[in-house]
Amino acid sequence: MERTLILDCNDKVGEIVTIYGWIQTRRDHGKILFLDVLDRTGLIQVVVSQDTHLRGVSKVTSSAHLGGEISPQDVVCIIGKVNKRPTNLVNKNIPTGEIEISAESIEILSKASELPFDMGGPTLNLELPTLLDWRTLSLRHPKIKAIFKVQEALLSSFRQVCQKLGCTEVVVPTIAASSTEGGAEVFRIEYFEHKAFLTQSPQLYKQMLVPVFERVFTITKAYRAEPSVTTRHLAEVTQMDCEFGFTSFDELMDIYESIAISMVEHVQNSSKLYLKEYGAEEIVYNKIPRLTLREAQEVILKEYGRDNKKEKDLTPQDEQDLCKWAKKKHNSDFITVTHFPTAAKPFYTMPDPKNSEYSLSYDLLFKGIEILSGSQRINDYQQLVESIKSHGMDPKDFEMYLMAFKYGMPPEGGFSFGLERMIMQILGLANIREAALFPRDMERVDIRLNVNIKNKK
RNA sequence: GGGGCCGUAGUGAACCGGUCAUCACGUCUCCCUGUCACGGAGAAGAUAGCGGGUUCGAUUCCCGUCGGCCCCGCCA
Repeated sequence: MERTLILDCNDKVGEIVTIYGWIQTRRDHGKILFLDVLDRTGLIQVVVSQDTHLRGVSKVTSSAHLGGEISPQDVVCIIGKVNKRPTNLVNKNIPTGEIEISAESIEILSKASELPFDMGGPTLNLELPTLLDWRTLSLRHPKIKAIFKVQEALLSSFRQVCQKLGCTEVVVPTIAASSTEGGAEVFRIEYFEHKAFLTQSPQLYKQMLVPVFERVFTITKAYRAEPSVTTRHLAEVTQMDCEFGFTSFDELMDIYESIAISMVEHVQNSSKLYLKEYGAEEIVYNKIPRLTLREAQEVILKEYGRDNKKEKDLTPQDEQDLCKWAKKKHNSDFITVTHFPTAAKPFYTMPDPKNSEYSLSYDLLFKGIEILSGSQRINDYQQLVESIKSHGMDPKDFEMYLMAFKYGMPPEGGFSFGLERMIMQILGLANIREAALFPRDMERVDIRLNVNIKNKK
């Protein structure tokens, strides 16, 4: 018989259906047994009675009456009749709460071993290392899975908005011949007989593609070998990058602010249930305030009493306080900070023509941390060569990159959203590692690097 | 790199200078036809991360070590 998806059972009352999925929980009442069965569309209650046939069950223990062999995470095929529940037994908390399946037969297609922790509850109450040590299992939990449904919503809305803006989606290399951009530490890799590097961002490639497509976007991995052990840093991050030709500094800010708002809007509309599971507050986004770094630091001094006016960047505490201030004063969960010191920015950042000490750069802060950064770029070939030199690098290492500028590069700029950080902030996750399916950090590449956990059960 | 905190059954937690090391979930056995994180009765499961010290006595206090979490720094 054809498979019926669990959520579709709502339209099949009175019919015999075949569902496939995983056992989430079992509630045994002796002569009646309830199973919660989960597939990709949702959860449904299956009622097992004495008339239910069990197939693929190796033994029936004396004690085990109904479905004694069935345990959490078993993969099952269940044939049964969809019944409307009596009104007093309706469960309003689930989308299939008005129906249930009366099982005629249950077949175990794949038996699950005993679980290392209880997965039946509404939340997985695990320490982060345990959560990650058992990643393929913990990801199955509906609440954990929800994180990545939100991720999917963000990715697809980003893609959609960029397409509307006339951007061409591109895929760029993550292996580069030189550690070009300076700044962050890079991963060196063996490349045949040579040394190569994992890219810290798609930056240079997306710029090279501006004279080709004018507007491009890419969703890609970026690698940072910073020895940063914090709740908001990963060694491998997912970036959502855009680069636009024929734009101005102000226009760029208009664009990314509108993209950010579209993404948030989309997530709030499409992922209501997931957001609710996390108790995520509604995101507010009126007109997003824009401050220069120095203005922002002025706010920090006035409102929070910390004098960081000589710093080249905001501190993590500054970012948090500034966001609080933006919410209070401007009713916005976003705030843009502009004009970071030119000296603190990469070589391709355009200095402000009015005061070259500061640059035409911007960061977008969201609920306490930076989720985007970018700038107007230097598009003049000579100026770019000079900038590379003044950053202590050799233009020869940028031959292909510079070629793009030598032969006609329009005024251009771009920005990059950090996917994991956005997810973390939207859902209020405590640690960015929760926002990555398989997070890489200094101490972990799937398994912990320092420890032999093979002996684990 | 600097600082703070933590390490107790499979999981999550509690307690304590002398106990039989406690509880919840999970597991196992039994009871239960309406639960939905079902309920009830019982059982198994921990040489308290490891090493050393203090003490009559250490899981508890101290030191080291390994591991973890958090903050700062670093960080497009």
